[in-house]
Amino acid sequence: MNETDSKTDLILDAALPVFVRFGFRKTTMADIARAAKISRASLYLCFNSKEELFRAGSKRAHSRTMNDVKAALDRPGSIFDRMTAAIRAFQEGLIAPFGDGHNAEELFAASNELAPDIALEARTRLLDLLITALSEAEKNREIDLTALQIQATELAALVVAAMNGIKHTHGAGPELEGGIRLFMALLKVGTAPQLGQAAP
Amino acid sequence: MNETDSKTDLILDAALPVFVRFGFRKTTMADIARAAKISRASLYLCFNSKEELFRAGSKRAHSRTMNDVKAALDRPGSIFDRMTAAIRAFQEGLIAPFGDGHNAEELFAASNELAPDIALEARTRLLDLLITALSEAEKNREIDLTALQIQATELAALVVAAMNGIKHTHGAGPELEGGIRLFMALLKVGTAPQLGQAAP
DNA sequence: GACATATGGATCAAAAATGTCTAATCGTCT
DNA sequence: AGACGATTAGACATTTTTGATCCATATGTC
Repeated sequence: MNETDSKTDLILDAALPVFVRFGFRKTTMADIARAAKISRASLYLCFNSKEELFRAGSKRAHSRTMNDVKAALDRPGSIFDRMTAAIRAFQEGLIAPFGDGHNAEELFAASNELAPDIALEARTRLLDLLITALSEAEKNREIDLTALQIQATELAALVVAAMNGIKHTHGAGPELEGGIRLFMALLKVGTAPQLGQAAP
Repeated sequence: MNETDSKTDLILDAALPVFVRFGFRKTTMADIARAAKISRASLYLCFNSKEELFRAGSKRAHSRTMNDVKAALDRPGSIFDRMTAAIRAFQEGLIAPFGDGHNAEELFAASNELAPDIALEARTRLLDLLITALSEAEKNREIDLTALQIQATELAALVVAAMNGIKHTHGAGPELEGGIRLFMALLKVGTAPQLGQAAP
């Protein structure tokens, strides 16, 4: 797993900035080979097609990002701070690196078209991680969901949906950060444990 | 000349950032048409080919830059300050806008291949402007070339050559600025009028 | 309606990209 | 030196894209 992985990793490391700069369509295998400083023939020794190469790159980017997301949720801090950090990691890992916004659309479309399973699985994983985090926070009495009459699963789905909506309307930038912070503040108030309720 | 010019100008304005982003080769007429928000067919109503379009863009960029260069030399100030400003205008006008350095090479090569006359004429013009400025400075006794035993024409050629050399070795950036300033300081010392020599 | 201009789409040849293959080269090991 | 696997340059057929032209239609102006 060492040799082949390091080989493909080197290629993918070189390919990412090329895809970012030119987008999937305008990027040629010759471009990637040149960036990786190998021959075009060698490229096809590791990847059978441009699609496969892109899928591998997308998969690795998602994988790395989800590791960051999990790490953010595992760090100490309030549930809201951890969720904010996790969401930020998710956004920055899968969107911010994809450049100036020019090719971001095209790359995003390519990712959803050529590797829909990967993007989908990442969203599912994010949801699961949020559900776990929220459930534990509820168990620890850090938050109280009885007032909202919902469960951790539903709340996590709401968080993800809101995140997508905020991203879609505010775009990617400082406004997005503000939108998320506002939403988290709202959430904090809405899930605040009621004083003197359940102290056994 | 107003309608067609404004039309072609609009197209060239839209085309420039596309060329900058993707380089000449990767830029398609469809890209330019999309950026200019017109149809491909309309593009060919104004320009007979991609080359012709690029040539027109290059010509306009050079023209604008040379206007800036001349303005810099016509402003008040010492001959050294004015030459420094002129050279900076020349560099920034024809190189800096051409992006992150990735496509700069490719665009520069395309310019020299598809419109060598334009780039060449700009260099000739720059030389002429420098010769004129240096000649007048010599006439005004701001500089003295007798010590170096050269004429304004030769000195101007040296300045251009040095500028190219500095750019080539230092690259485009803050180092280039420093190189030019150092060279100018050297020039200032070398051409300083000798005290009490020629006061009629 | 007459007129000029812009557009989408069809079309064709030329250029480029993908993916495959082979012979040659390189580096390493014994 | 010779053997071996990995890497490469380059040729190749195939598919896709692009450049460029043409036309029939729309859009708006006089």
